[in-house]
Amino acid sequence: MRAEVSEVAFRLFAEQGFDKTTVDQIAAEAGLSRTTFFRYFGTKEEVVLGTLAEFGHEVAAALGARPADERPWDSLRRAFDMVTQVNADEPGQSLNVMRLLSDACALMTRRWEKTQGWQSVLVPEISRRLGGGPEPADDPRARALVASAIACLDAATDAWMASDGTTPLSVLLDRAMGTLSELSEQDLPGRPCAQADDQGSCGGAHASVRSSSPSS
Amino acid sequence: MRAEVSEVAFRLFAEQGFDKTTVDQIAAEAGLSRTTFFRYFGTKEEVVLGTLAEFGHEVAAALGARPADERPWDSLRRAFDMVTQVNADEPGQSLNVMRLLSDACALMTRRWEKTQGWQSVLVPEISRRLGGGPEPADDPRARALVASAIACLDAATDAWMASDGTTPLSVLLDRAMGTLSELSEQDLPGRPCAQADDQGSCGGAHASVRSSSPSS
DNA sequence: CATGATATGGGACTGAGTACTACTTCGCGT
DNA sequence: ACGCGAAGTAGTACTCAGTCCCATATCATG
Repeated sequence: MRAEVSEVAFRLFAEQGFDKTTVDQIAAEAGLSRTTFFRYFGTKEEVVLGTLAEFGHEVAAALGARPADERPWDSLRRAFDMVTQVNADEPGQSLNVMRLLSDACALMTRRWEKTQGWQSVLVPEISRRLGGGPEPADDPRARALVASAIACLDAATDAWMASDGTTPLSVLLDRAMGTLSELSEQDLPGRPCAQADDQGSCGGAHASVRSSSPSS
Repeated sequence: MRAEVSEVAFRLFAEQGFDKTTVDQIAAEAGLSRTTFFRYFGTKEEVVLGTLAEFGHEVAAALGARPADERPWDSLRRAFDMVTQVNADEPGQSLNVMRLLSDACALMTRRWEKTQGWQSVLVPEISRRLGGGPEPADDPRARALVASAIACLDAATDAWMASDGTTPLSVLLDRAMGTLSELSEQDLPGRPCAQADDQGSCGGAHASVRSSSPSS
């Protein structure tokens, strides 16, 4: 049922873009009312991200199944195998979802919300492995570890998309997470510093002041 | 001018919460029209996050000023000194903004958008230091590094807020980023694995299906 | 067949954000 | 001083997401 609606929605999103597609349109095409649509999907974004949500629990389960004496970072990497597996199995579909994600700003932020959900599920386990009790709340270590791992996953995913899925996600993820685990050994080719240039990301879409500078 | 409106808005947010405060209300109290409000602030969230935006460039500048032979991770840490400094200088105000941020889900996602902006500004510099040209696009290393550093900053910030600002942010940030740079040395007290428990985060607010399971 | 629970639809409402159209005010050149 | 254009501002109407409430249909059980 949800699947049916999703299918219709994805088609429409692909045809006209996420923002240009209204909920009414989806509901009409899928043969249900606006109201009913919102009973199934809390938000429009949920249609796209619905599947990603439960994934967090699967990753958490995979993490919990890792040997207790493994380094947390490695455990996280292995828990992510679940994700790389899916990408490897269905590259086409994954790529479509990814492209859709980068299309609409709103989707990106929702994606972030999902990963926040992942965090809250993974942090307790890492915190436990890291030593003490569940979590001292003012100890940022577990969160730092988990959030960084997810950040690596995101970076790898984006690179994967940028390469049109040619390089396996698992390889890119190894490279991303490996960079972090080699921090202390790292020594690099010296280079002069230079200016950083700006490129307005999704978040910069809204200019603070439209025309010119307002007088006080 | 923007400052005046911000002041009014912050007061209202503090009194009634972010979501319960409408733009009309802010505009009315600040003595300007809805239209004009949106000329100054593209969105309601912008009122809160306006200052955070430019911060990215300052951090990027600080990063660019670091010696070229410094390890990227350390450079990032030092670039963040700018942030910890502000928190140390005006703990009260920072704490207020933080609390506001965690109040409203919408604000959290916008905050994320801002950090996305930071990324796009910091990545080129790190990519440059990491070796080759500006960025090969399918190389996730620079992004992984920057995103992880920001993730550490976020983790530290949350811990700082959780501790009511008692522990200096710089200390927490050292702890967070230090955890990552000691990954390869890390060895931990063995412990049995256990079940991970779920706690619905902000993103989980929208249930996919309200009542029970719909029949197909 | 009656009854109650659940799924659905309709319609009204709020609130953010956009677009367009006036009105004002200020500065400038003649 | 007068007209004139530019810029800031307000008013208004609109779209769309999301919520709420109520009416109706469907289906199971007694």
